[in-house]
Amino acid sequence: MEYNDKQQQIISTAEKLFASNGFDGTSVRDIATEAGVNLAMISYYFGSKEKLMQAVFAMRTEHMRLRFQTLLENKDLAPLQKVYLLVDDYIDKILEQQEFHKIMMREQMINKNSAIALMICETKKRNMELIKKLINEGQKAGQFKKNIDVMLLMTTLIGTTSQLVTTQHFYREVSNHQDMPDDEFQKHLKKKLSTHLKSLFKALLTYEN
Amino acid sequence: MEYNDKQQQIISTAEKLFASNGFDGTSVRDIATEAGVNLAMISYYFGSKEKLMQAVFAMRTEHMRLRFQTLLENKDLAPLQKVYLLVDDYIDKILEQQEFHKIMMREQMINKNSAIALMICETKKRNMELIKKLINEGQKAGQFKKNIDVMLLMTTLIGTTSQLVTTQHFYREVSNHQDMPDDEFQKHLKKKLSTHLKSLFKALLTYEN
DNA sequence: AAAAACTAATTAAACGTTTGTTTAGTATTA
DNA sequence: TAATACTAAACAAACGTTTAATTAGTTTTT
Repeated sequence: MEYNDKQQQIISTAEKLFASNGFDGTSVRDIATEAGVNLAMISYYFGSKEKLMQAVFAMRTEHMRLRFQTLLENKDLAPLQKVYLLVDDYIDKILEQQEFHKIMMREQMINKNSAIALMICETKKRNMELIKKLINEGQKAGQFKKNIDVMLLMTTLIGTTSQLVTTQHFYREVSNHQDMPDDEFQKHLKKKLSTHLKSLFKALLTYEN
Repeated sequence: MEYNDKQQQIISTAEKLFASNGFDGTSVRDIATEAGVNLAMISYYFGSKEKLMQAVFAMRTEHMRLRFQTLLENKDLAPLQKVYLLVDDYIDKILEQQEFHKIMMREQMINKNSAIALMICETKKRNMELIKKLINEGQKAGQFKKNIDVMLLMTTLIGTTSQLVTTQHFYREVSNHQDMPDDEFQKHLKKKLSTHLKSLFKALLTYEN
């Protein structure tokens, strides 16, 4: 689907407002005002508020697939290095689209059986299969230990990242980074999270205990 | 604050509906119908929908404080064992009140500066100070390594638990536990999570790398 | 002990807003 | 001139809250 400037403007405004106020907490009038368009344009272009939400999802998920897959094809890297690449790739993806990620997390909590929830579920399954393959490689190479619960590993990856993203204002306060410009803080966040998750993965994948 | 039977009924119905549909996604009429009380009783008893939400929070947070503190006073346990106790205590607490936890997570995302968000923030800070003390003990005893980022440690604890709780239906499906009765599944979840987080904490606190 | 006065609990109905969506008409563009 | 873009106004439904009236239970007065 291709959108003109005005439609793009509506979509990104909707994304921002849905992220900070929730779907039900955002009125179509809020979106129209903030986007600087007439109220009726939203129904005109998207049909309904619900379909506008779906447009937000469509935009964000369109180029999301197949991002990990190239990792597996690179045979030159050690299994652990591949896992590190995957972790950084995931962190990048989430930090790049924080607003959308918030929406996704909330939708996952609320609508257990909506079309959107099913889509999230499918993406997760696909990603899990990829990670499983990657870990199997490492196990066959004798570099990873046996009995690794991939599901819990993913849960920690997703959970830690989500938690840090949604409570970054808290992190900013506690670590006295309130005066830091936001782009610099984002870099700091990424670096910290990357280091943390990598040492965590290394421990869970390689150490016997 | 003490509540009569009817008020309790309203509060727990509200908790359930807020958890599954969100605050804005739940109407006062929904709550009244589900709780089997007249619509006006909610305003009569609680003043407003917002104050009803606060009542839910008040109920759940009243006896939440000082739960960890006894852990620190027990001098007979090794530092790592104390951390293990803390992890299990946290898991128990979250799994006991999953519905409320969902509400809290969502509120944290949305209302960055509400009274509720501030309360959550304070609780977190207090808990972090306790964990810091606990870790310092272990470091002085030479059993924990230096340079431990307590904030990220907490983020992983909270994040992993939250993520597993909110996507437990997914976990159920992937691990083929759909036919398992719910109380048994909850026990299974608790056990899995406990093992996972403990080995994770052990790695992050003790191994040098 | 009976009657009256008072308090709290409960109800159906209505209040004024806000909601998402539609309509009917006007401007713009190709 | 035909199609598309756009607008102000109106729509009915749903919303949180309030009202006025009724019931039930307790206290006070006679």
